[in-house]
Amino acid sequence: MNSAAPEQTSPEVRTLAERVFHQLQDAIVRGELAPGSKITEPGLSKAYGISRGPLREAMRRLEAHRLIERVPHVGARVVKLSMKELLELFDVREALESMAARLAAEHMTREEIAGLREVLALHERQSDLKSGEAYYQREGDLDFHYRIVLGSHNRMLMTMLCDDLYYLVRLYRTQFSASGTRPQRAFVEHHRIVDAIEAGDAELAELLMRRHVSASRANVADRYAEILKEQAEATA
Amino acid sequence: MNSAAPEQTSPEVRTLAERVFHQLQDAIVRGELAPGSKITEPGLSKAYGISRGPLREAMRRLEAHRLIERVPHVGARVVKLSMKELLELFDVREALESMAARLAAEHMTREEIAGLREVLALHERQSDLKSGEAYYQREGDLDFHYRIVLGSHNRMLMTMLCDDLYYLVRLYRTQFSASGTRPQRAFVEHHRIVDAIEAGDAELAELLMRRHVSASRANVADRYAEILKEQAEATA
DNA sequence: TTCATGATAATTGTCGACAATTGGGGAATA
DNA sequence: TATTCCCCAATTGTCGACAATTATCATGAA
Repeated sequence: MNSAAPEQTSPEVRTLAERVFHQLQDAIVRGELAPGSKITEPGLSKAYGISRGPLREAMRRLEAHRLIERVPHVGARVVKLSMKELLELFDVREALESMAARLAAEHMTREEIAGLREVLALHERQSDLKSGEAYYQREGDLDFHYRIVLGSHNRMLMTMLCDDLYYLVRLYRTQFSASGTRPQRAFVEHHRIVDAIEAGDAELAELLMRRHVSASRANVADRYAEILKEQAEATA
Repeated sequence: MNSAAPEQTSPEVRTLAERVFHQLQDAIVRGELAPGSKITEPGLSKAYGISRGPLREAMRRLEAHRLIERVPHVGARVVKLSMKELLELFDVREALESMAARLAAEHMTREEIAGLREVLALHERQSDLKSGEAYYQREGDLDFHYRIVLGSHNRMLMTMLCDDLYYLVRLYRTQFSASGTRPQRAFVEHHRIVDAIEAGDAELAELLMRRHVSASRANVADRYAEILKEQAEATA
């Protein structure tokens, strides 16, 4: 262990299957692989320059993470979230993230809380500069939630939210080109949640996070209703 | 489609990888593969009479379901739940199942509620016969929770709880040879939850389910504390 | 035109073999 | 005796080829 440690290969990338899994995960979430589009093994195999063995293992992982859907002997497609499934996702988030906030209020360290406050301040500054809804802010929103989940110190929660659900959230944002993240109001809510966590008020933190996610869900539902109405009017 | 339908191959068993996945899942949950034991690909390959290709795909799925843990280039082990992880599991269950109860109160049909009542009655009868904690009852407890999750009509919740977490719950029950399921009290709680669901009282159903899971968690934690104490006394 | 039907091409499922990495055991040395 | 190093066996990772299933499309009949 006296070497200069030049090749800090991060874990999870020591094998072809792992690498292509992350590459595909990224490509799907970023919308490079269109939702609902069929993906064939020979196609991806050539595109990524690997054989079908590791590729199939990566696809099995993607299937378990709900990013692709497979039918035996038929093939695989990139998942395409319906509005119904999106609202289901919000219900699950509400349940898990409110629990995460509660646990965070009980277990977060001073350093973690300080880091959380920094994230908040950073987003506010960026929001000033870019005047409103921006790419950074949307990713930043996930950053905020991400940190609270880590603060729960519950490993199972972490993997469920950070490894699974948050990728679906990002997929939804690209798929629906989610615009309205109700910036200013969300900021206020974020601050209140951090206040509750810092005060160690678990119940309040849980309640506020629950409302926060619920409001976000309602916002999405409203926008969707608007779109439906506009389309109906355009047709008529 | 005029045949007598003799080969009703259920979905999910149309391929070797699927079949061995379910077989391994069962073997792990039933304790036939000891927690923490190492599983090698050549070994399983011969045991199940298949090549390593499908086997590795099955193992990747098991890994995603948290039933085995893999280290690149080293191997895989059957997961071994620590008490810390078990309590984490209860926190996640509390969050998800209380949400499920709430949604069930909003969405369950009359038929589903009737079926739920039947399950309850059946368990009570079996409990009378076998006088207390029995294997049937423990599986039945999962049946009850299972039905409520289905009643939520939230597909994402269903897969998370029924396809993932409940297998971990069963694994824990075999691993810790979980004895105390506080029969009579749990029955009362189950009845109250069903009452709330039937009344369409979403908030109450949620609250009761939350308490129910929380009490179960406390029960496990208490028993564990007892065991630790006994061991300490035996050593001294 | 429409529908059934069958051949064909493409894709998925499975297998065995080879390459790469790891862990352990034994020999050599201090 | 303890320790270090090296070699070897075993396991995991990867690949290409073959078998099985499915989808497509052309053909022909109603």
